[in-house]
Amino acid sequence: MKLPETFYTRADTLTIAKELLGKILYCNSSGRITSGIIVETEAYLGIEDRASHAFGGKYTSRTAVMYSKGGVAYVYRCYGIHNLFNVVTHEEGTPHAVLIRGIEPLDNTPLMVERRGLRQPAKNSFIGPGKVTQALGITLDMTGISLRGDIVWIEEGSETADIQQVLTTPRIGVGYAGKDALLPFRFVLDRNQTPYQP
DNA sequence: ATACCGATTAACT
DNA sequence: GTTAATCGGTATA
Repeated sequence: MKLPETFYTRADTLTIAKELLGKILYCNSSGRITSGIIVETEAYLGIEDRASHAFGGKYTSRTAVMYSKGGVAYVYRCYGIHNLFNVVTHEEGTPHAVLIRGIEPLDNTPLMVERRGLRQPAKNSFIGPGKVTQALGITLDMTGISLRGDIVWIEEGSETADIQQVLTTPRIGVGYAGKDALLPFRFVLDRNQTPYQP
C-alpha cells in the first residue's frame, strides 16, 4: 500500500525523515519498476534552515516545488552530474523536504546494478543520493509529481524501523550552512551495513 | 549575456 | 588525502 497523503503533510519533518527508514521506494521508469529499502535520509527544514534551498523564504523556479503540499517529489541536479531525490513534506507553503540518501536494492536488482555500471555490487553501491537516483532511474522531469501516482511512490515495508536501529548524525556536504551544518538531521538505518562515511 | 557554484562521485596519489 | 567531471539554477549586469 502506498503511504497516505497524511504521512507526508505532517508538520514534523524530522519524524517523517526517521519514519521513512525501512520503507520501500519505487520508481517506474518506462515501464521498468525497481525499488529499494530506504536506509538513509536527511531532513531540510525550509526557511529557517541555512542548508535548505528554501532558506530565508527563497522562492525560485527550482525551489517552487518545495512549497507544495507534502507528498510530491523534489528532484534537482547537483554538481552538474547527479540527480538528488527529495520527499516534500508539511502543508502547502512550508518548504520542508527529506533527502533520500541511501537504499538497499529490492525489486529488479540486476537492472539497478546495470544502471550503476557495476560489474559486481558492493555494500556501498546504493548508498549516496546520486547513486539512489541513478539506480532507480529517477530523472529531473519527475520533480513535482505526486508520490501517490504510478511513477514514483513509497510503500510501507514489511518491517518497521526500530528506533534502536536508527543512527543520528549531522548532515553530509552542507558546510556552507554554518552552525546549521551541525544539526543532527541525518538518519541512518543500521542493518549491519557500514554507514556511508564521506 | 555572463559568471559562479553545488544536499556528489569515482578515480586518482 | 586530493581532484576532475559537468550543467541547471541563480545572481549580477
